[in-house]
Amino acid sequence: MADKITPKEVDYSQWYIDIVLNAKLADYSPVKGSMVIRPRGYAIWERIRDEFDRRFKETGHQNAYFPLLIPMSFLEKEAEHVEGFAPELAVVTHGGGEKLEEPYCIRPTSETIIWSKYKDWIQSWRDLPLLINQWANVLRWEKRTRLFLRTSEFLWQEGHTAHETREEAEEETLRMLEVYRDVVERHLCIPVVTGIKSESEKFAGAVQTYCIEAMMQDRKALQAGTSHFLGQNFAKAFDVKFQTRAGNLDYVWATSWGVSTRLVGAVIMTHSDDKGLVLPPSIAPEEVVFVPIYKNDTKAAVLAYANKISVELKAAGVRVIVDSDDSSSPGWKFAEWEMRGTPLRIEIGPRDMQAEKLVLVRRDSGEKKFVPVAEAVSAVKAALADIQTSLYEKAKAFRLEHTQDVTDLPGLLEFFGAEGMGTADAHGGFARALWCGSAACEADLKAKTKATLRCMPLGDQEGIEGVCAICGAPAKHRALFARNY
RNA sequence: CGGGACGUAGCCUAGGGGCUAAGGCGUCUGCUUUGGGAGCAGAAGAUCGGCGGUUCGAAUCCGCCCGUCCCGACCA
Repeated sequence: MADKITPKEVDYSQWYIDIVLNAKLADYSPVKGSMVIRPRGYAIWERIRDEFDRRFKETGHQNAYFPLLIPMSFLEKEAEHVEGFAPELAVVTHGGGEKLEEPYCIRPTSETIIWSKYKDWIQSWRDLPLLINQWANVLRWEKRTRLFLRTSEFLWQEGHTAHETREEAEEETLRMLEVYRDVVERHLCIPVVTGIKSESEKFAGAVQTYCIEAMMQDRKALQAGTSHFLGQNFAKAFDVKFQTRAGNLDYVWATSWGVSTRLVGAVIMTHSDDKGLVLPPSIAPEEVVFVPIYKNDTKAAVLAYANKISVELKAAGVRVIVDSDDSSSPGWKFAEWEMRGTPLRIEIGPRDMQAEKLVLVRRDSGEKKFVPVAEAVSAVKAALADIQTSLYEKAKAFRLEHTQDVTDLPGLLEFFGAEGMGTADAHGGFARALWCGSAACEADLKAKTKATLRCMPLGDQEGIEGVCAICGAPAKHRALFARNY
């Protein structure tokens, strides 16, 4: 019974699946590639969502909702866009028992339906900027799926903005990238690298794609969010012109940006251990669980005592639950709440009542601490704050430990364990290397090592002197290479 | 979409042509317990993934299909 979770070292994929299922975050659905998000998984998503939503509104965006079904012809208006998404589309051909004149596709993303309306809504520079976000589900027919990380249907947010000038749109792209970085690092405690995607990795239809990339505990990279500068591509495709301040007609400049329920997978993979889920307090459904310990004759007193302290904590703004379920033993509950990822456990029994103390046990470190009841609120708050920062620090240290400068192809092959490719996970992590800018080099490295160019990190492009680590031609960029999800 | 593994109760596993499909965990009832996954007694729970075939007889053999996982291919 004790080994519900396959150890990480034995089988990382299975470990991840075991956590998702045992912590009751999600379940498989009858339809291949789609998943059921269970209440506990959804609660985490709600907390992530609410924080982003608050930030979007702070930066001037409004929520709206565009429909699920999109006429096929819309997708076809932007050549690169349709080419990028065509293989993943689900298409509705029948409705009301009859074949439709024009098939609809289920949105893989909403640029096209949104821009078809922006054409009507934007006439003048006075209508700009137009800053809209939507929370929605999207569908992309995926061949190989993984709970949270890649499912055919997933939940996300997509921001779609229109601006007067190129500069304004570029600023918006970076502003939202920064919102992503800040929320993911501070609330999900996942350190990320911000960077620019290469031509072959960028969004179909974008001029430039910015991203936040994170390192999971198996040292693979996970793209955790993207922000695109769309230039005038969609404005031209949908003929969205506006009258400028100078009185001319010009196409508007656009951005789009999104994060998804994939972030839930990122949280799991970044922090959890062989006992189960580990959650940052800020997104945990409950920050503290009380496990009362009693016998029949002490039950009433212990429960009353635990309830009293839990009320104080709640009043101080801490999310608390008291596990007063009679049918399982304290030992069971300890293991169960550890599996579920609750950041802090408080054990209260007759002996603690007697001593006027509480036992605080941290989920992240397992550290046990006795604190006077009078200091309960401050001690709990301090512990939660410390968990929040140390999860981030620990993940950051891990990433640094597995990030290495590599200067040439033999070095890359060695770092990514090209010899043992296909069996063991013999990949090193993030390789920081110079790159000439050619897609051929990306393809070459991918063929040899399965590693791809994750991004060209922002703020790391100065003083590029030397040659491409793959082909030896003069380098133009500094890039991070890694195997990825 | 190719290669591999698997599919028997909520979960894990046994049974590989022949009586009523077996066990552990969990669940329910009662009692008793509770400081790291307690104990006793009783009970419920299975169209053996689906369809078709071979056979007097199929969980078991054969074919097709579906699903899950792994490895590839593919993939903002």
